[in-house]
Amino acid sequence: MATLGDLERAVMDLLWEHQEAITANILRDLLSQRTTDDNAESRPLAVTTVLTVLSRLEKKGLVERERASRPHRYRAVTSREEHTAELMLEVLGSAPDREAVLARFIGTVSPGEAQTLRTLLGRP
Amino acid sequence: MATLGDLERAVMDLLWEHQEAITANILRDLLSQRTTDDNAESRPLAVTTVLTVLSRLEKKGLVERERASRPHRYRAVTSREEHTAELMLEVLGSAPDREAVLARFIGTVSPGEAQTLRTLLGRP
DNA sequence: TAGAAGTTCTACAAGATGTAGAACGTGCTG
DNA sequence: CAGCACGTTCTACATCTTGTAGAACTTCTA
Repeated sequence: MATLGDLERAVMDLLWEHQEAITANILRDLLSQRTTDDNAESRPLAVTTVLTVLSRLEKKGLVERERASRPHRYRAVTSREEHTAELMLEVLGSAPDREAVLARFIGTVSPGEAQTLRTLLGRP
Repeated sequence: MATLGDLERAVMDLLWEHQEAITANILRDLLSQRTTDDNAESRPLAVTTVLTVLSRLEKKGLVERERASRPHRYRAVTSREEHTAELMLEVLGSAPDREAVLARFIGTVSPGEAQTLRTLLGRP
């Protein structure tokens, strides 16, 4: 349930960029724009496609919509950082080797990030 | 490509438990056993099923097999910790908000783990 | 009241995964 | 040497997820 498809991910990225809730139409425009930047040709998505994806994301609990306003407006339920952090925890899981995993993980972050982590962890 | 299905995951768990390479038949027995523990009824898996899953895991680079020995023997390519740590990195990704994600993430680990992390990070 | 704009339903293709029989290879044994 | 037993690979199919969008329904508003 955790993994998102490419389009779902693209939609979430846009929602995360916008603090304000936005409509499916705006999303479609932004998506088309984005795709045009990268690829050469690609007909813009249908709005229904975007709506379907939004419904699925809503079912997954990642998106919520304002049903009050007529063109419904959608927003991400959690921030990108929150979501990513949750995913990382999910991956880390409740295995008995959590500390071993953390050890490996820590070995890979950049020096700058290591410094950030030290600061965050504070001194014992 | 990162996510594994339930059966794939179960197979990997068993391979991770065994440092020695093991055969598909042994895996099938272990899987049947495990399933019987939890669920009430469930006919054991066919060996071909296990072989299919092993082939797929091999294609994904998670498993390698000794083709020399006649009943091929399979082993995990990386340890569970390694694999999990890699997954976590993949999730963390190369976003610009890596540090923000790490901040959230750190806030959720247990005190004991936090201590472990401090030790691992050393003092600046 | 009819059309425009929006939402929900329904549908299908492609890929991943679980599941396993069919077919093929190969060494041992009568 | 022929055929079986055991093992591997091929082929197949059902289900679920995701991308994609038309069809159908709803609801203002001119």
